[in-house]
Amino acid sequence: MKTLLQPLLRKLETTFALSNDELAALHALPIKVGEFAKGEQLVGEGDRPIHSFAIQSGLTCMYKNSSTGRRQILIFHFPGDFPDLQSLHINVLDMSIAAMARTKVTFVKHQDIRMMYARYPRLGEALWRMSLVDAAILRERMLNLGQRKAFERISHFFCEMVVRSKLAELMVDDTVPMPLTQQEIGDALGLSNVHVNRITQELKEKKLMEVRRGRLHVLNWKQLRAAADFDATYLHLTPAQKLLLDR
Amino acid sequence: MKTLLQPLLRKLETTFALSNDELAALHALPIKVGEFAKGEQLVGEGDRPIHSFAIQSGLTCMYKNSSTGRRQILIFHFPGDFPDLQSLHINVLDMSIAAMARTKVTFVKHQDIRMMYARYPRLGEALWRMSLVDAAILRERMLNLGQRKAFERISHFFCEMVVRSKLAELMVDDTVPMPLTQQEIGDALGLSNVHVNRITQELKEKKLMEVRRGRLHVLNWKQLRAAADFDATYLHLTPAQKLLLDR
DNA sequence: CGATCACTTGAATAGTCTCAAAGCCCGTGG
DNA sequence: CCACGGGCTTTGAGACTATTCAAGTGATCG
Repeated sequence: MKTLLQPLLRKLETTFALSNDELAALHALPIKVGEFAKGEQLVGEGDRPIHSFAIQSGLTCMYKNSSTGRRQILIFHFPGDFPDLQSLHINVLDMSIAAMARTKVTFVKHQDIRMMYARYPRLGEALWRMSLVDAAILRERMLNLGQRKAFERISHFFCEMVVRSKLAELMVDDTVPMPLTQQEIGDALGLSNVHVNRITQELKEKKLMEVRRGRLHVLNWKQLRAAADFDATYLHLTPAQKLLLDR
Repeated sequence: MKTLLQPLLRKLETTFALSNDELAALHALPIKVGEFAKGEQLVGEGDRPIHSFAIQSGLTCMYKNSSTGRRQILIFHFPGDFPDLQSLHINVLDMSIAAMARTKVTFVKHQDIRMMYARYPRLGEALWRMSLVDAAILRERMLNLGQRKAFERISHFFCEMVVRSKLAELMVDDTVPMPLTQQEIGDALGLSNVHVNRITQELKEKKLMEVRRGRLHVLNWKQLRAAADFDATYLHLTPAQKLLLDR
């Protein structure tokens, strides 16, 4: 039971130390577990959810469709993230969330979250802060989308995936999980799958990184970052997390 | 004094009725007035502000620069908006905000905002909600940026400007203020000024809209919306506001 | 009235997309 | 263990969208 919110608790504790009471309140939250296969939708545009959910394992994406059937993936969420916080305060969803790999989540009723932070306001602020960091990620991705050429754009995307995977403790030997198809990466970057393919090959030729058997292998982190114009400020890491990254 | 927060109060009251106590708390906020000329920066990347500010009149933009000196405008803010709420909970700014026209703002110390919503939690939720709606706007703009061709992209942009201007009570006779240069519109849409120019002419030829003497004239709202694939859901309007739009 | 800034126009070029076909990988069932 | 099938990746060619550069026009302001 206790372990179900583990990734979320770890994430919360990186920004501030939780008191025993606050920890107890979090553990006391009634939760429900859900498991989703790759491609399954968790919530959709137009829904009025009464739950939010934290990711326990796996990967989800938030996306929107244009009326012409094109899909823009807005942001990915890792274990410890709380993708759908906005539905706490906005009734109708304007986007959808789907699993990009086998994913386990823990559902928490809005009502229970509200009661929790009415009692412990700092927890409310922590959640608010999480939603603000998500917005910061959206902003950086918007800069990426609007101003960078495909090569830097894709490099930047992979940099973000590497860093956020590392923060979620998913990095092993300079590799992180990469369950996405090139089509999906294209949907996230506003590029065609064909173009993603070509640039990805270029990254491999230049020995910056490569994708093999569902994992992204970082071959030259320094150069990859440089190629991407990647500066992690927008992720709003703690000093400890920043240190972790350089290793 | 009372009138300085007027546009903000009006906006807050559209989402829920404020009690007398809450209103009093808002009016009791110590504020400081600021005025900025077009082009002036209000806050910048790397700053650690101790204030946030509400817009009283004018127009601001939030933007980020890439290391190659290109600028992406992320979102514009109108009277009643609270552009820099994120600095309440995230110390270091990852973006900048500048005035896009002569703009008056009212500064409020973070400390005072925190004290206010500690006492009146609903006001905190209202602010939280405002930051979530901003995130929703970012998401729609991201769909625009990533998936739509220049023609729809620009149409969509103008639709958003028209609707949000109308909500801020700036619409007069099917026109809204348009202080932006084509270069600035390009920075917001990831397009060159030249291309913006060409498409804008096309919109004019097709009699959908035109820009004259600092104002955007809507010539055919229905067709403009259709061309833009514009659906205002993402703005999370109240029923009353939706009604307003159709007139 | 001159200077400045924004808008307009044209031509050449660069970047990315679409379409279509072929190759590869992996899981499945025989 | 092998053959098969489906989905993903790879490759090539041609078309299209948007960019850049550069020059010219128009409007506004002191």
